[in-house]
Amino acid sequence: MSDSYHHGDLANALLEAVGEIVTERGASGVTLREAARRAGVSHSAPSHHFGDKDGLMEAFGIQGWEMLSERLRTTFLETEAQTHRLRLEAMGRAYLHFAMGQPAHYEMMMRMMDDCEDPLAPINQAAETAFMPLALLVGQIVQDGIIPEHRARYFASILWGTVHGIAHLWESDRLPRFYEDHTPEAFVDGIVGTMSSVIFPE
Amino acid sequence: MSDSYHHGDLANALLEAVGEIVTERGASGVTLREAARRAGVSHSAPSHHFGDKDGLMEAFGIQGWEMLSERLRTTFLETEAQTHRLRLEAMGRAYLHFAMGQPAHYEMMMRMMDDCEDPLAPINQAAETAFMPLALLVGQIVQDGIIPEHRARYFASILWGTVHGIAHLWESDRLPRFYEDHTPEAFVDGIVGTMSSVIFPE
DNA sequence: CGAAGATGTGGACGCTGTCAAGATGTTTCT
DNA sequence: AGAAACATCTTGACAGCGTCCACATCTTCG
Repeated sequence: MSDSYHHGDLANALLEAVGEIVTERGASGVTLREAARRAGVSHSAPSHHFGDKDGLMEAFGIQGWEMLSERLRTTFLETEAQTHRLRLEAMGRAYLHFAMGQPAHYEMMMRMMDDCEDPLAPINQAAETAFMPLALLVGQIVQDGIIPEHRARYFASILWGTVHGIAHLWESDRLPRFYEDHTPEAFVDGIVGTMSSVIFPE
Repeated sequence: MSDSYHHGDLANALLEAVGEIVTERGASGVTLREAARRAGVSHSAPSHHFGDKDGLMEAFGIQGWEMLSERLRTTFLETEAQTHRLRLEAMGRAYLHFAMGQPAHYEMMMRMMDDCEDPLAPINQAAETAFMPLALLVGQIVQDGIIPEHRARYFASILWGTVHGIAHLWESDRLPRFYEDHTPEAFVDGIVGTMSSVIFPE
């Protein structure tokens, strides 16, 4: 493969460039032309891989959802033998650790959720898939009788909303100033532990 | 006042235009020039009132935070004689009803939180002020002994994160499809009731 | 070999945010 | 009242952006 004219792996190079830009300037600083420059390619090359700018940003967001999806799935499977309480805690930690450890991806995931209204769009399908293990676990917790059945749907929404909201507040710098004495891990443990102790009273 | 050359109330007209645009095209569709067009004014008139585009969007976001702030403050004062449980429920409803009833403002509030990293920026100050009543209420609930003191900070973060996360998921169209049999009010009641019953077990 | 397709280039277009210079009202000070 | 300072709005210019188009280059496959 001659590396003069054809890049060879432009799609991935562009996604990496997007990651860099989001880290440096935030999701609103992403530019098709800048991503192309960083990949060493002309300004209109990306169109052959991602269509338009939204396509590129959506692809980066989908990549993030797939990473999170994989982590949640793994956590779900690895904790199969544990109590529902420990399992839920492990899922919460996995979600928050991902959001805090991959801020560029997480920011774009949120941004694309905001901008893309169609529930059937790939990005939203990916988001929904990621939450399947959580939904399963909630079903099991409801069967334990800890949550009454008529509240199951609300309870699932609340759990999703809580980890999502905490991650979003953290990532948009609303929470860190209140936890300067914490490592990120200690913060996550405190949040997850408190959630768990409220849901499963002793 | 002659209405030919000078507008008279351009600042408000621009904020209203931003609201329209957000409703029609989302926060990412806002354009300084389009807002100026809708206000019937030249493309660079807005700079005298809001500096640049971020200034205009931030002003719209701040306006939203002040509206929410006022609602939460009012709710907090009006429920002074009630139990902490009823008071917390009322605050949750007020927050969610605002987010769902003023989606344009809420979307911009979130967008600006994402984009503006400086915790001392006016938009973030306004956001923090809005949550003062909630923080106060959490302090009182902790005094009741329902939540142990060493978890107070986490508990406050969780409450904030939960209403914020639920509102964000709803507004970005993630939740409505699961609640098509609900009016928005019924959805809010279900969420708030479930949160409350988890926090205050009978 | 040659056609078809995938991938990358370069230039054009209209739109955008920002800036500078000037025009037009309004307020304030003398 | 008059002038000076100020606030507000216009016009024109500029570079950067996303998108489209025609074309160049490389790969694949009949």
